[in-house]
Amino acid sequence: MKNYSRQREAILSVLSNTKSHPTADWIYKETRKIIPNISLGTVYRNLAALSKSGIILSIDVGDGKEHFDFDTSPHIHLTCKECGCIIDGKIGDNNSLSSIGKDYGFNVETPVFVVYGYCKNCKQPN
Amino acid sequence: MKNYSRQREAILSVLSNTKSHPTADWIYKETRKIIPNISLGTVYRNLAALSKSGIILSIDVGDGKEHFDFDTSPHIHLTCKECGCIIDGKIGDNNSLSSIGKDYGFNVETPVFVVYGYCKNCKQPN
DNA sequence: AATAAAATAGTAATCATTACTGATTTCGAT
DNA sequence: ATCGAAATCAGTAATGATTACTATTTTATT
Repeated sequence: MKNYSRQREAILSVLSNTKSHPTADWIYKETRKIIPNISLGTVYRNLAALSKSGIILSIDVGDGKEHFDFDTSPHIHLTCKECGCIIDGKIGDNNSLSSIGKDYGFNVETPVFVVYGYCKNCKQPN
Repeated sequence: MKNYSRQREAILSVLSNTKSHPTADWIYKETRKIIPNISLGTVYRNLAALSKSGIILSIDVGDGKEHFDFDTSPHIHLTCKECGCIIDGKIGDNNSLSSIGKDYGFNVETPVFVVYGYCKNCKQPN
């Protein structure tokens, strides 16, 4: 991520202009409307670099594809196992685990509860 | 899942005898120690059927592979982005979102917070 | 403008998972 | 016990997301 490229700028603008949580392929197709001959590999490489730099978020919703989010502020992704939709939820200090989803009419499947982070043996982020 | 098969029984016994959260391929290799010519497709098909029936859990920890868990009781998976380890955490009613991981020395990466379930437009499980 | 590093387009390769096919096994009804 | 339909299997081919590779172009610096 040392040099500027209009490809990266186009990818970022596509991602920043959607409220959805798109896959690399969706971003690729949208970005081709701006740069018609952009390569899929370029999209993947830039998304990985942007995500590693903390500019965007790579999120995993359990459909076997990587999704991306321009919103890096702390929030919850309530992901529906039926329709695949992803609802953005707020994190409040007084939210208990059992009450997550209440505000969104979302029926949380309790056993599957995934938190990402760093274990005590591994380095903290930056 | 209508008829008995010793292949399914072997797969279940392999999964029930580990505290880890293995992938289909790991389960395949282990089950071959019991049934040497079992097919990888059989392992995938049975894991999918068992998971659909609620006998085992399919879990997604963000490494692009499907993992499985014999423990279907409600619990949290604290997944480390550095080493990939998965720590089983307890769900307590008074656990707040911000305090998750405290008991495990686990540094939760707040933005990425995934909850699985069913949105209000989709059918509830069973 | 010259140069080295970085990034790209296009394509090939990889890896997890799924689909397909013809043979085998299960299980309820005879 | 055995017959037959349905279920399951082994083995292999196909799929789809992602990554790797290579030769070319672009960027930033002198």
